[in-house]
Amino acid sequence: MLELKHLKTIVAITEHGSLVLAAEKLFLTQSALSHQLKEIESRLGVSLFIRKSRPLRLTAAGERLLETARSVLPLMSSAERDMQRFAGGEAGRLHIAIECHSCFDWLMPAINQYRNHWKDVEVDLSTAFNFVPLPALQKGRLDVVITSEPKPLNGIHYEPLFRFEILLAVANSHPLTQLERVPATALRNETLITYPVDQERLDIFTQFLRPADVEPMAIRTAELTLMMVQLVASGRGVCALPNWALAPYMKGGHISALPLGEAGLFSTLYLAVREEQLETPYVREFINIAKETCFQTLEGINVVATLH
Amino acid sequence: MLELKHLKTIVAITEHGSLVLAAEKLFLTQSALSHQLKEIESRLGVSLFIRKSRPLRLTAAGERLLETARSVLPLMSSAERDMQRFAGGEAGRLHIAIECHSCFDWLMPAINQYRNHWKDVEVDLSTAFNFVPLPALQKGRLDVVITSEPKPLNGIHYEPLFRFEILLAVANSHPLTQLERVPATALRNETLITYPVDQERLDIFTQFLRPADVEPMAIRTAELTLMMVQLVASGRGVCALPNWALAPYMKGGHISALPLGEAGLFSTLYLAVREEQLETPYVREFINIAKETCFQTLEGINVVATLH
DNA sequence: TCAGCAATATGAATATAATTCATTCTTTTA
DNA sequence: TAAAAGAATGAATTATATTCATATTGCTGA
Repeated sequence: MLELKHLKTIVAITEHGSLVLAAEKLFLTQSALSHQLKEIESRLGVSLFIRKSRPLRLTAAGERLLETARSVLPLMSSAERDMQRFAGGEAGRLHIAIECHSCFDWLMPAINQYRNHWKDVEVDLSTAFNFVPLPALQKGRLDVVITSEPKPLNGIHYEPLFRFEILLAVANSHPLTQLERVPATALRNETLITYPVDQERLDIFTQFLRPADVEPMAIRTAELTLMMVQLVASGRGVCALPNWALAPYMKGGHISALPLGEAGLFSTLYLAVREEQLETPYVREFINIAKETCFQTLEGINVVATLH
Repeated sequence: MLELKHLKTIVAITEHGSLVLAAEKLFLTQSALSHQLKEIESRLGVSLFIRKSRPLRLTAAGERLLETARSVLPLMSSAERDMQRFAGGEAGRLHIAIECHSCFDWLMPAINQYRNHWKDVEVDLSTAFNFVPLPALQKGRLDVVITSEPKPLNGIHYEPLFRFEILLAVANSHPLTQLERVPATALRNETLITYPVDQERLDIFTQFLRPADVEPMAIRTAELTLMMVQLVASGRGVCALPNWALAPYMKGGHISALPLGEAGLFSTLYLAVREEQLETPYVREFINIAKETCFQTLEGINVVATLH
């Protein structure tokens, strides 16, 4: 009904005092404004300007609309400016999910650093594991997924971050410490502690135990790396964790970390984004900061991390 | 560029979750909304909804626009409601001017009473006499003029209020009190006190002195009726005022009021409005209240006022 | 008060934009 | 995985806005 165009017209006319000048400013003809004015005046059933006088003056109704224009138009300009920022990739949304549970350790510093430089990007780290991250990424519910399983999916780009080894953490007093490397079969007599997620998502099962057709004696879960380590230290089980996640706890001297199998169990961590977002500045920049920061963090705790 | 229509579309889609439902609410087809959305998205260079998911969800840019819509649309509705009030004659503007200087006395009570019932009408009583009221009324700079000279003008309607007599106020001790009626020639020896306005606007000149080709000995001016009366009482001149304006001061006993000429000097007061506004409720009502109130006020001071 | 000027109004023609129709493509769900 | 519901698309249509040419009106100064 009443449109912003009309408010702009009203402002232009009152500011310049005539249709001729206002039309010029709006890049229209005087006739266009006259028709437009007549149109809204008849639609609203009120007259907005006193025509019999020059310069044109507002009626009471016109004043009321001018007031509205003066509060509404700035809001719209501001919104349009923000649209330009979104369009230019200066602002946006970054909903991140991690499949790799212990990635917290290096991801949080990365996110904090990123936030400092991209205040207009709304960052959200979802730890909720009640949905499958990669399809959600495909459909736009997520924007970044950290995963170690780069399943080829339409429109998804995987950016390799680093390669790491998964080690078995055992108590110092544990008999397995006698071995150089731990074979799969050795876990038949152990309680395995894992994150409370589906076994499909744990390399220790998919890459190590299942190929050898081994089931651990028992499985129990813990939410945090710290809790796992404490359980291991007190001899209530063993757990498989990335070398860099274990490193800080090695110093305490209560646990040992052993390679798994003859070849060792290696994995690569990937950062997945939608291809269409790959060139968007604020996404591009997050990838860069994530890479930098994870290396810094990992080096800081003296773990050799090899880029894939 | 970005229009209110678009904001309404965005709100409708987010509220109903689909183009089909939103289109229904907006009395459009799904196709129309799809085209519209595509249009603004491409113009802004951002996408506003995540299309791959149903129900449709907003992107960060979309959220920003929704927020704008939620603050802007209510402002617009409110403005449109007010337009309806203006259109229905419930709200408006009443710029009043008085040519008859002493009309203050009964006009102020009228205005006060009117304001109580018509809060949405902006009443303004202009006493500035630096412009000619009737042409200003014609051109819409004024809405009501109180005058005793109903000059026939295009588009102006005169509503008669009441007829009154103009009397000459003199000090009780003044020799003229000996006369029943004052002839024009008697003023040749008097100082005439008037309001500080053009003589053209004073009936004492136009209707009484000039026809008799008489000039008073001297003329001095005073702003207020009270001041005039005080000057008269102290014997420093005489003045011509409406009977009802003089009445309150008669009680003090210091001045007398004498009829002018054989026939007396009578005048009728009119309320002038533009014809086009004659049926507008808030104007109509002002005329009614003005009539009522002036009679009440005049009766209250025991002056015989005759409707024309 | 009137001529002359500058501004606004108007009607018809034109250009632009919005909407629909008919259809295809996509996503969700059973 | 097929069926159903929703969204996208292109062409045709309709509605709307704008211009052009011109008439009308209001203003200014002699």
